[in-house]
Amino acid sequence: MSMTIGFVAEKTCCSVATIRYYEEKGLLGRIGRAANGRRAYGWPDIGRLRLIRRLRDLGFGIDAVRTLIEAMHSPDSAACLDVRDLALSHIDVIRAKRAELDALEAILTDLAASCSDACRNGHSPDCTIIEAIRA
Amino acid sequence: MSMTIGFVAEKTCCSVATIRYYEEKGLLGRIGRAANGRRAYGWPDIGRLRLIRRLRDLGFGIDAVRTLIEAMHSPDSAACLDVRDLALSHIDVIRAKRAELDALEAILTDLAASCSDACRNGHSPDCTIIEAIRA
DNA sequence: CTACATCCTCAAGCAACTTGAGGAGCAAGC
DNA sequence: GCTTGCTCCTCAAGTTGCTTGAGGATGTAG
Repeated sequence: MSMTIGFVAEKTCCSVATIRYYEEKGLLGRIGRAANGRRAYGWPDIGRLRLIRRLRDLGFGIDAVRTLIEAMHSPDSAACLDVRDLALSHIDVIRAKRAELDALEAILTDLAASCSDACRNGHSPDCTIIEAIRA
Repeated sequence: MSMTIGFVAEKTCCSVATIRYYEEKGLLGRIGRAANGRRAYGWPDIGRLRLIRRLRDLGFGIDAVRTLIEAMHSPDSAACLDVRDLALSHIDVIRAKRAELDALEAILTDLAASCSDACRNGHSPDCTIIEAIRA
């Protein structure tokens, strides 16, 4: 009936060590043990791990994941809105990061291009890219 | 003539601790000491720190920054092209990250919207966002 | 019965810093 | 001259989200 950590790792695309880590961090609740002392998982644990993995991939931190899971299990109807708010504020974070990346890409593209021009004919070591960055 | 670490921190937008950290990591070369044992910086150090900060902001890791700075000081004309290549490959990293963020934003936006709809009228705790993520 | 895989726990390592403890120096106000 | 308070010093540990390794027990297959 119960599954080993290795099997669960395979099913959830989490490493064995990561699963133990999540347990230690309190994201999994209590995990039962078989008679031989090994962790024994059930299907709900796999679902929960997949959810955790999904949330992590979406960029939520461990604490945020815990909050979300707790809200999910809360009978409180306000919890759902808390979840939405967390998601919304997370979108802001993502947008800010993306804006940064856009700017960085533009800068690097320019720099690489001008560097390429300047360096082709042996100009060095006052590489344009360094000069431009230095400014 | 020489400047204190606090002054340099102010001029470079690096924290005092970060400047000491960069020194420890070998990004700054040898920093002189005043008679009282305190670090003594000159203007070239400030320029170098600004360059380091710029490169870090662009997403280069400490090791990459060291490589770039070394290439910059190298009399070798090939070094400039190495710098360009480092920049170019870094652009790829940035593009990949941005693509991820685009996808994440789209997902989260959808989720938050549908969650908002479902939760407005007290539906809970099977919040749509959770259900959608779980899938 | 002997490998070999898997599991266990604890501990340390990674990036790139930040934070804190504990102590000394220096400049200014009284 | 003395106290207050800021800056500086070093060394050590904490942060996040894991991964990697040591050292040892157990399970499975040939």
